[in-house]
Amino acid sequence: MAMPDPENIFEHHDHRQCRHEAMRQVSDSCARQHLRLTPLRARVLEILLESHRAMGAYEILERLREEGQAGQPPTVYRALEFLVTHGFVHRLERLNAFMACCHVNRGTDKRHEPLFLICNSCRKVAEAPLGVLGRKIDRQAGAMGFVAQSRVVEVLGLCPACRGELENG
Amino acid sequence: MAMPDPENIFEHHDHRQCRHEAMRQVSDSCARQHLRLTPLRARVLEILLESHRAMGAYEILERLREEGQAGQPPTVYRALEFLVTHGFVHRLERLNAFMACCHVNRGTDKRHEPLFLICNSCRKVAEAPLGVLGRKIDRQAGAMGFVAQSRVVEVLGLCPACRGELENG
DNA sequence: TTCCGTATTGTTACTTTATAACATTTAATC
DNA sequence: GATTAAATGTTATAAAGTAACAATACGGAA
Ligand SMILES: [Zn+2]
Ligand SMILES: [Zn+2]
Ligand SMILES: [Zn+2]
Ligand SMILES: [Zn+2]
Repeated sequence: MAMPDPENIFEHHDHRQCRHEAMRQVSDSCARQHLRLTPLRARVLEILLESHRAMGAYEILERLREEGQAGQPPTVYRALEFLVTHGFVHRLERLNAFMACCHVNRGTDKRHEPLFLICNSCRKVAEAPLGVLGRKIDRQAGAMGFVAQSRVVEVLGLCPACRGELENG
Repeated sequence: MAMPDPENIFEHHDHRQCRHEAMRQVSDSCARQHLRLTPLRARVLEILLESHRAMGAYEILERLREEGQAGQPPTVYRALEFLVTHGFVHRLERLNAFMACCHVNRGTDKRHEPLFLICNSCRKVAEAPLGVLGRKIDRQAGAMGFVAQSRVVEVLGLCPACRGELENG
C-alpha cells in the first residue's frame, strides 16, 4: 500500500483539512509578501476551494450573489486576476475556467506552471508538477529558435474513479 | 549551414509554395477519405493559410463578408468544426483562435496533437511535433491514475525574428 | 487625528466568442 | 425525378471578458 501522494487529489483525502490548509498557506503568503487578501478575494478563493473542480467566472459570480454580495462581472474578474497573478489560482485555458492551486508549496513558490489533468467525465481537475517536462518542452521550442516564456499543458481524460466506473459498468 | 526544416515556419521559406502544397494535400486527403471539401470550407482554409498566424473566427467571418460571401457566425464555426475535426486546422486554446495545420504529413496522418509555439510579439504560430513528449506527458498523468485522452501543449514566447529585434534594438 | 494619495470595489455599458434552433438549399443515392 | 441526408442560411441568444468612470476603503504622512 503506497503512501498517499499529498498532491494527488484523485486519492482519498480529508478535504476539509485540504481546504483549511490551503487558506492558511495563502493567507500566510499574502502576509509575507504584503499582499492584501481582502474579504472579496478570500471569498472567491474559498468558493474555488470547495471542490477540486474548475469554475467559470460567472459561476463564481452566481455564488457571490446568492450570498448577498454585490455582483457584477468585473468584481469577480478582478479578484481572479489578483489570485492568478500571485499563483493562488490557475486558469484552465481549455475550459475558460479557474481552479484553486493545489500545489503543496503554494505560497512559498513563485507562480508556477503545472500540468493539469482534467477529467472529461466528472470535471475534477488535478495539478501535477511539470518538473523536467517543462524544460524538455522549452528545449523542443529552442530547437526551432524560439524562446519560451510561458507554457500551457493540459491533459484531458479520465480520472481513476471515472475510469473505474466505466470498467465496472 | 543547416538544411531548412520543412516544418519550421520561422525559417525562410517559399510561402506561396507552402500554401499551395497544403491545399493540395488537404484536397487529396479529403478525396481519399470521401470528405467534402466544399467551396466554403476550402475558402476558410485558404484564408487561414495566407499567414502562419492564428485567426479568430470573427476575423475569418469578416474576410468572407468582404468577398461578398454570406456571413453569420455559425457559417464560419461549422466550417472550422469540419476542418478541426479532420485535423486540417488546429484550435489554439490560449488564443481562442485557429490556424491551418503545418504538419508535413497533414492529410495522411490522423488528427495529431502538436506542440504550438506562439510568438507574443508578432503572433506567428509554429507547430512542432509533440513526439516523445506526448508519451512522457501521458506517463506523468498515468502516475496519478489518470488516463490521458487528449493533450493541449502551447508555449508562448519569442520567435527568432522578434527575439533578434529585441537584442539588436 | 486629519488629510492625502492609492488601491480596491461598485456600476454601467459594451465587446468578443460561441451556440441553439429552425428554414432552406444542395448533393448523393436510388 | 423522387427521396434523403448533408451542408448552408438565418435569427436569436448564451457565455466569457473588458473599458471607463464613480465611490469607497485603506495606509501612511503631517
Ligand atoms: Zn482536497
Ligand atoms: Zn498550483
Ligand atoms: Zn509558409
Ligand atoms: Zn515573432
